[in-house]
Amino acid sequence: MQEKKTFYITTPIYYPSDKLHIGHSYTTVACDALARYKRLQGYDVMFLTGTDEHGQKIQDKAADKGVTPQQYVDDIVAGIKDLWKLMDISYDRFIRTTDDYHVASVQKIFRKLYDKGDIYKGVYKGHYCKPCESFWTDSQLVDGKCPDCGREVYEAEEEAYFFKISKYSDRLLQYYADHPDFIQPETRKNEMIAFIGQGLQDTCVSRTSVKWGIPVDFDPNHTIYVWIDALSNYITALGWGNDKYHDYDRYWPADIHMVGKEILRFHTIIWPAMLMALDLPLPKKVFGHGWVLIDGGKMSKSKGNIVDPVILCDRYGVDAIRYFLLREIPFGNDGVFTNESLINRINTDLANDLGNLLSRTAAMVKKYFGGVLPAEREADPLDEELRALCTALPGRVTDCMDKLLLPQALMEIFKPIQRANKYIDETAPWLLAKDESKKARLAAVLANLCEVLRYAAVLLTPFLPTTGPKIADQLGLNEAQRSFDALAQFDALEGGHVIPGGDALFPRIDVAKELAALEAERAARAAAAAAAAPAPVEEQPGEPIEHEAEIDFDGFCKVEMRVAQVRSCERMKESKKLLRLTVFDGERERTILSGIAKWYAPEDLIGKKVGVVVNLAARPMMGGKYLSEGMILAADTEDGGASVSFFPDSVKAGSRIH
RNA sequence: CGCGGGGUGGAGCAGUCCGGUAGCUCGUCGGGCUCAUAACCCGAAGGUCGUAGGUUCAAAUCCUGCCCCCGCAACCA
Repeated sequence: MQEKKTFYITTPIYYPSDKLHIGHSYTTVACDALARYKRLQGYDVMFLTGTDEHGQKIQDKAADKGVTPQQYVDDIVAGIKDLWKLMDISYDRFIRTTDDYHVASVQKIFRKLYDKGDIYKGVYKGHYCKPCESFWTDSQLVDGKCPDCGREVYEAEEEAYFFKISKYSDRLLQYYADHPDFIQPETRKNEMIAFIGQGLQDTCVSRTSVKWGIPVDFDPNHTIYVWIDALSNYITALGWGNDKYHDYDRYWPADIHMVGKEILRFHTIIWPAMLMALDLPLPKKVFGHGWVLIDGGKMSKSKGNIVDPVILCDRYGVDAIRYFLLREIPFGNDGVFTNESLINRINTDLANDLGNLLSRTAAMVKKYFGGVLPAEREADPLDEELRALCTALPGRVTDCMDKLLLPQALMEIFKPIQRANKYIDETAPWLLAKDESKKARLAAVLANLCEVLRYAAVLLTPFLPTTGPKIADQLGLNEAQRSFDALAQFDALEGGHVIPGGDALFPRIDVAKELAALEAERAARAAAAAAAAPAPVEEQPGEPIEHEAEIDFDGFCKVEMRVAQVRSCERMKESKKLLRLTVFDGERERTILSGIAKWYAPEDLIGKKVGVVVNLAARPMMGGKYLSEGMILAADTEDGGASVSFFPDSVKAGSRIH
């Protein structure tokens, strides 16, 4: 027997610092559909996903929660696995970068690159901010100070290992030229070429400041920085450099690395360079897909517009969500999610076209033939178009899938469904049923409709793993009739075949009612969250706080803080982050630019009393275009945002704050 | 002139490389049908293709200027 052809597809490994959102679901569902489709075609598929668990951020989050980093990620990873289970993700393997075998393999890779001379020990020069434990380059500094906390930085050197990526520039460009399909979509390739053209800097691949990471085994002060740790997962998960698995020879090189456009650079430059350095073959294709946008913008916690896939699946069913993501978002571009577009998609395609076709077909077979397809059938030229559409379908869908045109693949599958609805109108089975002499014709019409649905059932299964089999069940298909190969034959359902029928696949949703219900639920959740708050938790000491040098009272008095009223406030077209405020300080109006636009709308501030440092030297901003005359008092929040201090309206503008 | 993407009937998009009837989905309106989940089928209305010029027999498509939107970068005193 011939060896089955293999297909290796990967998702990025996700960073478990928070719950995953709909964007992560999108990537993973797309890979799942591709993996399932290849399996349906008989490929030997390896579908890999996992989590990237090291790094400073995880370390910090764990410390905040008072647990070890390992406990912290274990918890989140369990949630991620639950999500993939809920969403019917058929991954074959799940890698965690904290898995022993991965750790050992990464150390091996690091050493190998070091021995080869592609990793060398150097010095990372920069400006160091002690409280932030961060290095900054010249261009990152703000006014010579730490861009994060504004404190003094000092020249420092950190010993670090570097990867000689610059050495591979030409080979990378050559590879792109020799493999035009390597980077997809096309437009992104040009960006990558342009990026390399600017000159690649050797990448820092170790840290001494981050503890939560894989140690360099021959120099344990260092931990291996994210790139080598995370990117290697694609081969360590196959057993490269370890004895846990033994599929490297079978599956590598990967057929597709599916990634979001924001990490395409790492997968098309650093990763291939690493593989070149290791003398390993490169992946065949890296696809950078777009983002799921909400209300035209990116999802973000601070905006509070994170879309939780669990809530959506509970409400509409997993398949509806999968369908929406794969159908509505142009693969490779950004797409917009709204509740309304989701509901419309479900209603139009799934309920009206597909579900209703099955429902009316099964009803007619039952009504006219007692649920059994008769053997005696009379063909008609009218059938040909439908038949042709179906027999050509597997080829067309395969074509789309190979080109990663997922929405188009779904559109192709729906073409015969739409045509079948029209076919019912053209053949008017209810009229045929009234004429005893046309029984055979009626039987043919209904059998043809069942055939269309059989094609839909089989080909939709990779996209809708619950619905596909449901349709097949309602059609009474046996195992053989559900196979991809059985699609070669249009007339698969013989006389005597029983069509059991069943419940509606997708109940129609009343858009207006549903949107109102969603809004009510959102409001209820917000209210519940507010109500859940009252019992104040006594906060415990967390991370040690780095203090400023002590100052005397006079020193403190030098900082003149006063209450000011916000007279006007507007967003700036030049900046997403800044708000331009005009405040009245009891004496005059002053303009202040404040980096709080992400967290406050102008109407949140206008008329309010805020604290302002008034004797701070005015600072020209945006190339001198604006002058900011003071600083609004605001606290840093945990999520990186800001919380402005407000004073009661009764406090007069100009009041001194001590 | 920091880099890039984009402006096409009410909404969302295709068409732009290789000039020549402006197409699709949803929505709206009218009609048909009754097997079906008020679903299905047919038809219609609706666009000076961001703007101002230019090239051409002919421009959404090629050239030039300008305006606007969105990412990245910068800016968070």
